[in-house]
Amino acid sequence: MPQITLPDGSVKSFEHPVSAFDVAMSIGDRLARACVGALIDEELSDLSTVIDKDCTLALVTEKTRDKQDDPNAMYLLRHSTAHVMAEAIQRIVPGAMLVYGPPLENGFYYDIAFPEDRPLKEGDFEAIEAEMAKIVEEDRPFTRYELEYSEGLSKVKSEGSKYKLDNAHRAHEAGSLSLSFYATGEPGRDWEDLCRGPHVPSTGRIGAFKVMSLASSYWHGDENSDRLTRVYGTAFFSKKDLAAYLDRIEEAKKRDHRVLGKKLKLFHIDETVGQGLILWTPNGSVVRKELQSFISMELAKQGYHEVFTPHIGKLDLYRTSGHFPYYAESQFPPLIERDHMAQLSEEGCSCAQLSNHMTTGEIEGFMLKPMNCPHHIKVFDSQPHSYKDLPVRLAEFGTVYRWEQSGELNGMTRVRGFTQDDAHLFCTPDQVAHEVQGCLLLVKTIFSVLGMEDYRVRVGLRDPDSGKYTGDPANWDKAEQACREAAQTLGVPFTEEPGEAAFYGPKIDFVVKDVIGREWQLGTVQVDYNLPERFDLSYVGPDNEKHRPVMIHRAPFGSMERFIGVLIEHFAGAFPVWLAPEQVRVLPISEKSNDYAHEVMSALHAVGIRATLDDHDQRVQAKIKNGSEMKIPYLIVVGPRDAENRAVSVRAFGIEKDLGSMPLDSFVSAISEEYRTKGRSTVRQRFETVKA
RNA sequence: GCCGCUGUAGCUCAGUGGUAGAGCGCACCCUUGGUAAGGGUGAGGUCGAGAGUUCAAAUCUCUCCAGCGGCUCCA
Repeated sequence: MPQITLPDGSVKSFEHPVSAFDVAMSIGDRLARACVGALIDEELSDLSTVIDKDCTLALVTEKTRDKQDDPNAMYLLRHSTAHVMAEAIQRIVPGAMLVYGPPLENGFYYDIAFPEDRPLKEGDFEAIEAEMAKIVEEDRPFTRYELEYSEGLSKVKSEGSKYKLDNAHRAHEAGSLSLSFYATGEPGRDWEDLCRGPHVPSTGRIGAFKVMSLASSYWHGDENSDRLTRVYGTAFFSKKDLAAYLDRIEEAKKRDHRVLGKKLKLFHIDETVGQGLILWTPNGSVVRKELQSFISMELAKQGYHEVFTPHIGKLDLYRTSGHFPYYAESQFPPLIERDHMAQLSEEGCSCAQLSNHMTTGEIEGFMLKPMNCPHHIKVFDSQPHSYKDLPVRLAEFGTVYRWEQSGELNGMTRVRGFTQDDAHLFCTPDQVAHEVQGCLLLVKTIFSVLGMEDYRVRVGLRDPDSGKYTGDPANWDKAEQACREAAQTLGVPFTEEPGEAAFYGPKIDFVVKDVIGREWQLGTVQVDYNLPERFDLSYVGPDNEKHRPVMIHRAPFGSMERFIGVLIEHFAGAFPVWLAPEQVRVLPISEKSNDYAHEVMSALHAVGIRATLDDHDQRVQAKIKNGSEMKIPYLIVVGPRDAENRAVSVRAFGIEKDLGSMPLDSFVSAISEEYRTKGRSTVRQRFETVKA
C-alpha cells in the first residue's frame, strides 16, 4: 500500500492505490482545486495519475508560494493549450494533419501540415481563438489512456497520418512499450491526440490564451523534408498575466536596436546599397570609434600589433586556406579578371563550366574576404620567426563579407558585410593555454566596463565518435584542456558542448540574448592546428629545427555590427557618456541666453566633449522632452541666472528632476573626468561631494 | 532559400474602387519662456517597383524588390 512522501518530509499512507488528486484532497480541497499536476518521483505527471507504490509526491499548483509562475505548471498549461488549439484548427480546416506540438519557454507551437489548397492565414486566428474559447468553456477533462504498442500502432495507422505514425515509431524506438493518447473529454467521443502528456486536468484551467504567429518549418528540421506550418501561441492561467506578457513584449520592442537605431540615428540600411550592408551614420560611428579605440588600447596592453589588410584576396589564397570552393555557398561570388572573362565569353563558356574552372583553379580571380586569417597568415609569414618572437599577435578591425541567406538577415545582428575585432595569435603549442586565457581576460575587462554580465560561455569540444577532426589527438587533448581551464578562470558559468568544436580545433564562444530572447554568438576564441599546416607555417625552435606554430583565432566581440546592435539593446539606447554620440546638449531658456549658451558649448568642445546647442524657439520644457527622448546623458539648462554666475543647471538622463546648479568650470572638468574614466567618476558624484 | 505578415510624407501610422490624410520632425511668424510638448502659417508624397483588371486602383490580381516573425544555415 503506497506510502507517499511529501516535500516537507511528511509521509502519508493509503490503503489502496490513490490518484495524485486524491492525495491533494486529503490535504485540503482548496489545495486540490489549485493543483494542475504532480511531480511523482520527480516526474511531471497528470493529477489523475494513480499511485500504487511508494513514491515522493510534490503537487504542482498554478503559482508557487511566492506567487510566481511555476515552470511545471506553465509547461502543463501550454502543452494542454496546444491540444486545444490543434482541435480548434482541425475544426476550421478539415484535413489539417498534426505533427508535433510542444510547450516552449513563453508559449507553445504546433507544427501542422495543411492541405495545399487551404493554407492557414493570420486572418484565421480570430476564428481559431473563438473555437478555442468554446472548448475552454466546455471545461472538458484531459483523459489519458494507454494502448499496448502494436494495438496503439494499428489505431494510429487507421487514422492515416504519416506524421503521427512517425511519432509512434519514435516513441517505440525511445523504449516505450505502449502508446498513450489524450482525449479532450471522453475517449471515442471527443477529439484526441497521440501524446505522451502530461496535461492539466481539464480545458477549463486555461485562463487566457492567444494565437501569436505563423511560420514555416521543416519536418524533423530537415530542409529536404516536408514543409510544415508552425502555429505559435501562448497561454496563462489568468488574463492579467497574459496582458502583462503582451505588455512586456511591447516594452521590449522599444529597446530593439532596429527601432532605436532609427530613432537615435545610429545606422541605416539602404536597399539600393544592398541587404545586410550597414551604413554607419555619424552617431553610430561615434559609438563604434569609441569602442574600437577602447579595444585597441587593451590590445596594446596585451602586446598585440595592429595591421591593415585589403578587403579582397586572390582565389588561390582561399583554395590554400580551404575556404574556396568548400564554403562557396556562403560567400559572395568571385570577381573574375577582365581578360579571363572576355576569353571565356569568346569560347562560349557556360556558367557550369565557369564554376568548374574556378574550382579546379584554371581561372584566377579575386574574392571578397570571408575571413581575415589568410591575410594575417601572410603577414606573419612575410618574415622568418624564431621561437623567441612568439607569440606573434596580429590584430585588425577587419571587414569581411559573407553571403547569408536572405531570410537570416536581421538589423545589425546578422549582416553580409561586417567588421570583426579580429586577431590571430601564432604561438608554440606550450603557449596555447596562456594565450587563450589572455583572450578571455580581454573579454572580461571590456564586458565589465560595459556592465554586460548577462552572457553565457560555451566551450566547444570535439565529438569523440566523429572522424571529421584534423590534427594530432594529443594536441586536441591539450587544447581542450586549455580551453576548459581558461573558461574556469573567467568566473562565469559555462557549458561544455561536445561536437561543437570547429573541425580544426576547440573553441570558446560568448553568447548573449537580444530583447526578443534570441541568442546571438558574439565573440569566439578558436584554437587552430589546420591552417598553419595548410600554409606550411614554421618557426625555428631552440633546437635550430623548424616547428609548426599553433594559431588562435579570436574575435572576442564577434563583429562591430552585431556587438553594437546588442549594446544598443543592453543600454536601451541610453549610452554612458564615453560612448554617447551626443554627450551634452545645452538648452538656453530664451534667445537672451544664446550667447552664454554658445560660450558653454565652446568650453565643452575645447576639452573634446561632444556638445550641441538647442536654440530652437521653444520653451525649455519642450527642449528637455526632446533631449530626453534622444537619451542624451546631460542636458544643461542655461538662463540669465546661470550666465550671471557663470554656472550651468544640470539634468542627467533618467532622473526626473534637475541635479541643481554647478559652476561651468566644475561641470567641464567633471564631465571630462566621467568621459576619461568611462564612468568610474561621474558628474552626479561631483554634486554629491559638493553637498557633503 | 522556405511559410506567413507588412511596405502611404524624414519618423510613427490612418485611409476597402471615385480630388492622398494625421501627429511628430522641418521652415517661417507670434511668443522671451527656469526643468518632460506655448500658439499660428507653410513646405514636403512616382502610395516599394513593374504588369494586369476597370470608365476609374494606395485600395482588386499577378510578378519582382525590401522589411518583420519563425524554420533552415552560420568556416
